[in-house]
Amino acid sequence: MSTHQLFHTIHQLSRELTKKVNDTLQPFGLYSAQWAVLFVLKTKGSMPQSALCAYLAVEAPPMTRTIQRLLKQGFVKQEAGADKRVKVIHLTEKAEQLYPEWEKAVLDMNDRLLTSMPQEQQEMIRHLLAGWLGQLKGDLNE
Amino acid sequence: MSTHQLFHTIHQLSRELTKKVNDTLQPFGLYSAQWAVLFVLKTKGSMPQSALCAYLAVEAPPMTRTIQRLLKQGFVKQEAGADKRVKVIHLTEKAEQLYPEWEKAVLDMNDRLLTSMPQEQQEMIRHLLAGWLGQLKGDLNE
DNA sequence: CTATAATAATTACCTGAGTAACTAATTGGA
DNA sequence: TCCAATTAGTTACTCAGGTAATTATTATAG
Repeated sequence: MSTHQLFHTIHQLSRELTKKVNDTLQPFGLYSAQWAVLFVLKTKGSMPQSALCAYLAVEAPPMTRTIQRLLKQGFVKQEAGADKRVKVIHLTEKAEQLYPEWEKAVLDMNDRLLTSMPQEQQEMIRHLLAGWLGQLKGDLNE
Repeated sequence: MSTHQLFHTIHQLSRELTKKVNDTLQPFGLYSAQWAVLFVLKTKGSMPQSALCAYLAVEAPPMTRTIQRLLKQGFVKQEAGADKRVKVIHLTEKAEQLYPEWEKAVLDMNDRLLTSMPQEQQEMIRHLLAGWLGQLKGDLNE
């Protein structure tokens, strides 16, 4: 019966966390969606836009917009692939230089938001939610 | 280190669940934000717009928009309070009549999304997330 | 080899939520 | 009492994400 409440809690938590990330990145002129892209490019390396979409589980149109903003800020550059449809996205030198600052801010924030939660509980939540999400997405093919 | 992943999972889960709710309510011409308002009005009774905001943890402007759409659809009516600033929101007869259908669709969906998760795990998640959320929101006053 | 199908990205338009600035009404303090 | 501060709601604008339709390119079936 209180399933409503569970959904509401997740939704609210998601909004709250996004707000915290935005607050944290505001001094750098970045928003959460942009940070997500920068983070993936840094940790996984350059990749086509479609791969970024797949990785972040976001549709193509929002990704186009996020990347265009990153282009305008000079944090990212596009390179045509062998396949002329593909645009491979790279971090720029500028982004590489600033990245450590951004990362530090985000990691500090993460710590602040999780200090009072035991490591083991974090692990538990991650495990439960990831499992549920996996099941939800598989649900589509039934 | 994989705190990034935890945040990402929550965000993704939230989007996935919203999508499911929207799919479920689409036949009735309703969206998730509207449903949330209708649900609160049905279960808690009529209340001022500000109370709806507080209850759903949403800022005033999005609430104004959601209510204006519900007004246009004839699912809700406004009544001036003794305090002339206040608009008390009520369900209409039309909404009362249709509500059971909406509720059934949503409850069936909830069941579908949670069948494979033991009751006890649901309880665990709800407890952990609600606790975390509470801490996050208290964080503001420090 | 050509016509059709699939894919990458974009454009246009929608819902959802947030902040800033504003209006109107109410409350409280000097 | 009256002016300042607070509160409820709205308007304007922004970010994040989604679907539908379109373009350009590549892959594939006949």
